[in-house]
Amino acid sequence: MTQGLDKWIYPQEKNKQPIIKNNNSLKKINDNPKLDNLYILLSADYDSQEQKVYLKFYNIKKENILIWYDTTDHKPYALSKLRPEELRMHPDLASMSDRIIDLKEVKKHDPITDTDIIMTKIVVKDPLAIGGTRTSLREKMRLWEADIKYHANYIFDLGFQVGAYYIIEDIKKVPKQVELEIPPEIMEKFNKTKMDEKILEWLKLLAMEVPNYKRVALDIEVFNPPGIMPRVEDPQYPIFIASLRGSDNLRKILVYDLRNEIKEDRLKLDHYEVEVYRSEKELIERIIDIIKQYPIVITFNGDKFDLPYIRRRGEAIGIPNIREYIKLGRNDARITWGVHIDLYEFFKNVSIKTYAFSNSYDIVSLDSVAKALIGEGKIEFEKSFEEASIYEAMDYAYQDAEITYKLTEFNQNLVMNLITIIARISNMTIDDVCRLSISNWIKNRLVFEHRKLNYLIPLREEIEAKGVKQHLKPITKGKKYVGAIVIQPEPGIHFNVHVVDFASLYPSIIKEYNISYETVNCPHQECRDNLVEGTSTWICKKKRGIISQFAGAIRDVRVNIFKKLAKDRKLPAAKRRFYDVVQSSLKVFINAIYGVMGSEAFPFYYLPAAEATTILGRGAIMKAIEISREMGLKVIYGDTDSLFIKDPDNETLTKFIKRVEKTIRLKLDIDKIYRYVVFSRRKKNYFGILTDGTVDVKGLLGKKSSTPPYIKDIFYQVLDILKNVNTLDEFKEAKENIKQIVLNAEAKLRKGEVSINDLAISVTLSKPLHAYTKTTPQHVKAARKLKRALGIDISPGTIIRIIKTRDKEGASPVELVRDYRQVDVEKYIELLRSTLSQILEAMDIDIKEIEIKKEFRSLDQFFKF
DNA sequence: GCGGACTGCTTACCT
DNA sequence: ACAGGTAAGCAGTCCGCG
Repeated sequence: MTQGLDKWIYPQEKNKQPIIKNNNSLKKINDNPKLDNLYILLSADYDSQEQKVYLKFYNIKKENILIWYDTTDHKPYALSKLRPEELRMHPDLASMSDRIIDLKEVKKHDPITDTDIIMTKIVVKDPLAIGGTRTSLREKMRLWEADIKYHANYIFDLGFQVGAYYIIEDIKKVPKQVELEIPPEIMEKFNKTKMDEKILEWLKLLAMEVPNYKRVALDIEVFNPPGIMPRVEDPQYPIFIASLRGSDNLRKILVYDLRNEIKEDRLKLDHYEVEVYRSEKELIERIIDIIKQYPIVITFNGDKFDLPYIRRRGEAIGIPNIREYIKLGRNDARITWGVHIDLYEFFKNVSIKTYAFSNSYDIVSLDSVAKALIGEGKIEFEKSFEEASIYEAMDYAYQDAEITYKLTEFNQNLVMNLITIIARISNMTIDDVCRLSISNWIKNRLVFEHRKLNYLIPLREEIEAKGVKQHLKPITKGKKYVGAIVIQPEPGIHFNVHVVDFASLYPSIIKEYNISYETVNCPHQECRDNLVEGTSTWICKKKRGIISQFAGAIRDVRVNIFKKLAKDRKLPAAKRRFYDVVQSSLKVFINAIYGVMGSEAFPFYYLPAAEATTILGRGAIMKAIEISREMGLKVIYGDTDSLFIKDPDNETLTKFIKRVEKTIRLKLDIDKIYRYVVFSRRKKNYFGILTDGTVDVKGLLGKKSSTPPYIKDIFYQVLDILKNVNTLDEFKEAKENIKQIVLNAEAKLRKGEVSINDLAISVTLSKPLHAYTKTTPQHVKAARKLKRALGIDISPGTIIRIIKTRDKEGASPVELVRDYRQVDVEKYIELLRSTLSQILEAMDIDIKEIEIKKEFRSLDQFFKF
């Protein structure tokens, strides 16, 4: 019944004896003189000239990349359900017969029907025969597995593992993965769990140290006239500065001194060395010369700007061999001798931004990311390069390379570790990890899992053909299926509130209830009675679902091993920090698995599977509420996976948690305890003071990024007063104080004693300006005005700052408001009041209630006598 | 021609 | 280019108003 269970982690063919004994420290490995041939697999690509895949291995000792070309004569292929003889007669195949190498029958397991089937493998000379051009086979006929990139396919078929260590002694042989021994602390934690032995292989891989990669950060400056941005499509201005910062302490500026300001050929300035060149050609040649000493090149926006610009300029001024170093894709730029990491692409990734860095930077610019993560931003450069001296320009340029490098170095190379660990989890190349999003990472891993089980990867339409009945109407218009439940909060102040929540609810459901595209509405008659309550959806009892396995393994490994080790005081701090990176990487995956399953863009999307997950989630929280009521606990709010319980008896609460865990197979934790929490009638909208005194604000207007700084400031002043309040008398006093603050603030607004900047409402422009066709929101109007006034392009993602004005439009970009008399003061007073009312309303209700209760009490007493 | 009731669009948040 | 649920503010529309 458990065929395939937990098989998603398999060791590859390996030597029986471990090469490296009892450690996971690179230092020890490095000290071993025999291990000059130790490499870590980082990347792969296809060479269309050689018609072969090559892998990029980073040598630990020599700190360079070895490019290993396939020696197994592996060829691109796709699968067809037609017989070889049928295919031979097929006109579309006949027309490219010279590119077809072989048609052979292979056995595959079809997960949708749960049967073994015979398919024909169409083996071809080059990947373009399968897909990628208008005339490729996949455009003409129904093919399976025809849209997996060939280099990925190669990695899966040969069982390579990105981020693993290999020994290469003979380049003509297939590299062998190094067998590592498991670190004792991992073994100790593993023994306390019931996880399958096979997971150990994967634990070793994840726990293995990541090298401190030799790398260089690169940034270029172009001598463009003021107000004109250099463009890659039309690179008419010369590159005149390149700044470089290497992990080997290289701190260098290369400058093309186009105005002859520097007399020397070399200079040593405070923070960096300068090499001076008399032509752009020499400069570009020198850039390549230096960066090719480094296996990894780091940029910020190098995909779209620095590298393509270097290449285009290089071609234009006669460095023809520049093409051998920089390869341009449609949206990326790669370096042939190593790996190019564009940090802009990496930090832009929503999962990285939200889960790995908890939204600490709000916009993806070098300045904003650096300020948030390493506490230093860029120093503004007000002048144009024409106005500035070459020395000023160099100083400015150098900080970019320096900051870019530091972003890879802070917290013990956190970012490099993160990238490597994500590559290990997804088994995707470093290049792809940095450029693709979470759904691609998960897809890649799942394709790998299919390949290992010899499962056929189904077509979208085959999954859809199983049936896509929606059982519950979504609450929100335009959504595909129903989501979570939010409990109506009880307005007022509540003291001693304990919040319990289901530990990663959706992933746990996916794991525990065997949810996957093939197990939900599976083909077996005998599973049809295993219904999801309240629906006609059934779940397989016979086989473990492939997505369920993946979610389960990630969750178990994170919770049982790496989360615990990250907090284990017995371990050295450096190790703890590394394990913390591992657990955060796993978190990125675990948080997204449910989401991608419900996304049409995901190749394994299946609506009933996503719907079953949320319906089971609704069932879990409703059941928990029912049990809490039976046990006399008072639930005052809840959202998706959490319950807020007012002033519970500790013993009852513990019993409650145990009973829930017994009744439904999901774990409940105490998440946090509020000294008091304040609700209004609004859902997802409250604040509370935690036991350690910190203020926890959720959803309130004052927290929103769009709220003007002036109003935000007052909002937090009010919260600060409330933080120290405990009794009714204190509340009354606080209320007086708050009233004063509000009156003061309003007076200031009326008298014009507030800076216009502090009144700006910041709104993100999320689409191109021309895409707003249905309505024209104020920030769009403002952006269009700005575009006209300044003649600049405003791209999606730009934050528009508007001021509410008295004129007909009602709002204007802050840049165009010169006089306070334009400001619509009444609007701001309204905004201030609505922001504060979210706090005060709820408190007011409660204060009144408390007063009434008091009267009752005295009346009661009155009647007694 | 104007304002209130209503719906829809857009953004930012929560889980 | 991971999901749905919720709140807020405004744009746009309809309707009544002698």
